[in-house]
Amino acid sequence: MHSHSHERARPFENRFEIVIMVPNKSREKLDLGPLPSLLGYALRRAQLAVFADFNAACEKLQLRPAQFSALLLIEANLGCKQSDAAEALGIMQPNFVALMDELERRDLARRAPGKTDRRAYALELTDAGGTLLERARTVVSEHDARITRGLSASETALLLQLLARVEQNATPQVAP
Amino acid sequence: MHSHSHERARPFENRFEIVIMVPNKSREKLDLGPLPSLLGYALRRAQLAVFADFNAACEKLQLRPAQFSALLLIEANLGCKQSDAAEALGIMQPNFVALMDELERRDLARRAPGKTDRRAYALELTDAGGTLLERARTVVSEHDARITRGLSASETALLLQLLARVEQNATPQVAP
DNA sequence: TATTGTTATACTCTATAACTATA
DNA sequence: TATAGTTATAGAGTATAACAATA
Repeated sequence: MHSHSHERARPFENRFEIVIMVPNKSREKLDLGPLPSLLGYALRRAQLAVFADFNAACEKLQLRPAQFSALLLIEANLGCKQSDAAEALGIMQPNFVALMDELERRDLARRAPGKTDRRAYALELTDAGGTLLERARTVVSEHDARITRGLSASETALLLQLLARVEQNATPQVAP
Repeated sequence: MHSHSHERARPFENRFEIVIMVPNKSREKLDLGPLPSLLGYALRRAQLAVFADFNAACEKLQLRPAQFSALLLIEANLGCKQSDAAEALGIMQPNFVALMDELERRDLARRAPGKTDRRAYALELTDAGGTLLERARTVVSEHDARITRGLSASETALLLQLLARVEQNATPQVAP
């Protein structure tokens, strides 16, 4: 408090003052009403923010969430069919075609001919795909640590468990 | 058990047996690897399932999540500006225009002229909008109860709190 | 007859640039 | 010069129908 007025009294010293003018948006903060207590709303907000962080982190690698998860899935299930991979990721088959086209175009994954069924492909990672996935793993781990910072290990585990239960609750069950 | 074989012995009674043939997809269950432990992945899965349940529940009312939240927000902030409403909901202004167009076309909300600023609108609910919102509140409450069933009140509260913290972690902070 | 992968297509959500009319 | 609202547009993500090749 005293130092400030003292410094102001020596105007010709070699100092800089950087002022960032944030344009005053003058936005009224609105009352969100019951929205924050609606789970679907909170889920949506969190998911959008988390994907934005993921995309920013993986911009260098040019990997979107679906592409990253596809590479992970192929690595964990070498030789699997396209339809099984799409099903596991919750992606419709026609949409997964375009995803695989792109991964193949970038030489990250490969559609090898099926061993027994000539209709089906056996999905594989290329060497470049394995290398990129290794780099992505690091970046995504950092991303995951960033979005869960301040949460204890047990809180994070509980969050994952609660999300799984909510997903289960919201998923229509088919008769066995 | 006995009754069944007994009934089979009387083939000409006026009974029906309805058999639903579920096509055996013969899908291999793939190994999801580290995906289930990634928060972003769990968030996305849960959010998709929850929105699907919301949309199924609100199909009768023809209300999508963004429309419902907009009606709620307008009701809680009668006379608010369009830009403030969009900002509060995390919707880009140009996209909120189309949303309001649709609500106005269905006579659920209204763009009244601004009191002091002739550039701005004052958003209001119509009577029909208030009535529909009241019905939607019931449907969405049931939806919310459905997706959180099996969770205790404290678990649900904790889930909301953890989601808010994750959203905050993932949101880039601007310097004040 | 059913499954695998594919094409074509459509609809929603999201994002950006550029315009107008007011301030 | 900046803000409120708008238009136009583009890009993802998601969904379905219909087809060819194979089982």
